[in-house]
Amino acid sequence: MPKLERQRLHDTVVEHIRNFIVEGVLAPGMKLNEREICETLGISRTPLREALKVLAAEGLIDIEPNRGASVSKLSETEIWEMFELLSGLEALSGELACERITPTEIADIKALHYAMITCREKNDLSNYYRYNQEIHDRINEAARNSALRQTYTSLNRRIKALRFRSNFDVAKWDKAIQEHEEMLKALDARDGKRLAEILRDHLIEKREAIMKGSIDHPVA
Amino acid sequence: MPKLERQRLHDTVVEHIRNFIVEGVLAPGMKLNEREICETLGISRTPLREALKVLAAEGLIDIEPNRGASVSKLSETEIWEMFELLSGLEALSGELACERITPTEIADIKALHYAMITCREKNDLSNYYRYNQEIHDRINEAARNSALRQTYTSLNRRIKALRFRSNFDVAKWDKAIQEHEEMLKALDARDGKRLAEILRDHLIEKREAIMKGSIDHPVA
DNA sequence: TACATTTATTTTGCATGCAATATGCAATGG
DNA sequence: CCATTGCATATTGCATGCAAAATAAATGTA
Repeated sequence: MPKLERQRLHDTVVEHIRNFIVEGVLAPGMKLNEREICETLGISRTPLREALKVLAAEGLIDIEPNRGASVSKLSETEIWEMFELLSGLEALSGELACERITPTEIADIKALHYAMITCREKNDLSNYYRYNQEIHDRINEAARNSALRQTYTSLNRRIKALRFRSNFDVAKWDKAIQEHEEMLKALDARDGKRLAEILRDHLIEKREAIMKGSIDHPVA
Repeated sequence: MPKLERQRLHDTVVEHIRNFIVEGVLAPGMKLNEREICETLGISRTPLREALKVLAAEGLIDIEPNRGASVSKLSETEIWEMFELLSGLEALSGELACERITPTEIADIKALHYAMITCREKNDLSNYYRYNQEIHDRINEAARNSALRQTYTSLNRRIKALRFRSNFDVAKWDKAIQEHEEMLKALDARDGKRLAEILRDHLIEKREAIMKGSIDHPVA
């Protein structure tokens, strides 16, 4: 029998609001009025408030005592730091993936890679992004580490919620693709150190492309 | 004026229960009865349930629909993976710390190191652990990355909740201390790659010391 | 006795209600 | 005209209540 997973209201609410935040329907800084959301979703405040607590724990919203919740708005420094952590997680993913990925998975990633290149040729930025993210995701999955997977996913959501439109110039785009080619080579050779290095630099460059470098970040 | 921080009930409840779990008062697998806890803490179910949702999001408890919450019980594989992630986070911390740590902070860590060695000489395992953890914590802080700090802290809590009593033999103990000496050298030399390597190996050895290696973990 | 079925009790999930705090607005004074 | 005070409204935080599900207990049957 198709065991129909009875799912709890507050869980579906978490997913619902989380998607709204990650997809940009709810922008950073936006106030979340409990009554308003309750009416929209047709639920009472109890499950909603439980959902808000979860989203706050995930770092997607901020809750101020007696003043309600709002979509997290991060400082440039925090964003900078999140990219730094993300680059570390990707590097770790890559290193582990080289040990554990199957030839089939490598082939799948190559297919995604070529699909991505096609998007570049068509100047289809939107789908390019999707394929790009999918490739990074596959590498993370290939690391075969659920804790790493969860942490990576969670951090990625927080970053995605910021809705960067990276000021892309063609040169950077082509460089990014070149780096992806290098990734595939490293994967094929199962050169973990090399893949880690590429992924790390790749992410840092993405960060630089997004953030104009006008902020002060920690240096020695 | 001393801005008196009004704190919410469910937040204090989160901290309360979290401490109980991390300190081992509530052991993995233990069932959490809502009514029972409410009576103990003298609160109603609403703030308690909000707290439980947060703890579940942190990975410290599991909530089964209509069946209540229990302290998370992890499989050996999950534990193995968590150590792997932790080693990656420590390696990243070390690398960044070498770029950003101040001489004062290095001096503080050295002081902790010597205090730790004294504990070893006195066979004071309990305080040895405290100093040991404190040193790793300081390195993580010196990385100057709040996202990394949060992730590390959260993961460490989940691991601490498992309450390992590592089957310690003297040889391993001395080896661990030797590795700590190497860490200090790398810090002094601000050799990030080297410190990362030591920390990573250090953690993996700790994992091996704790887990008897009798589980199957992913390999190529 | 062992096992299945029914009934009673407990426990969870959600809605509602009330008190405390915060917010918005008008009246008052400088 | 602007700032400040006091009041009305809205919003949050927590307690309580009720229905549905799960667990435990009791009964019946082979």
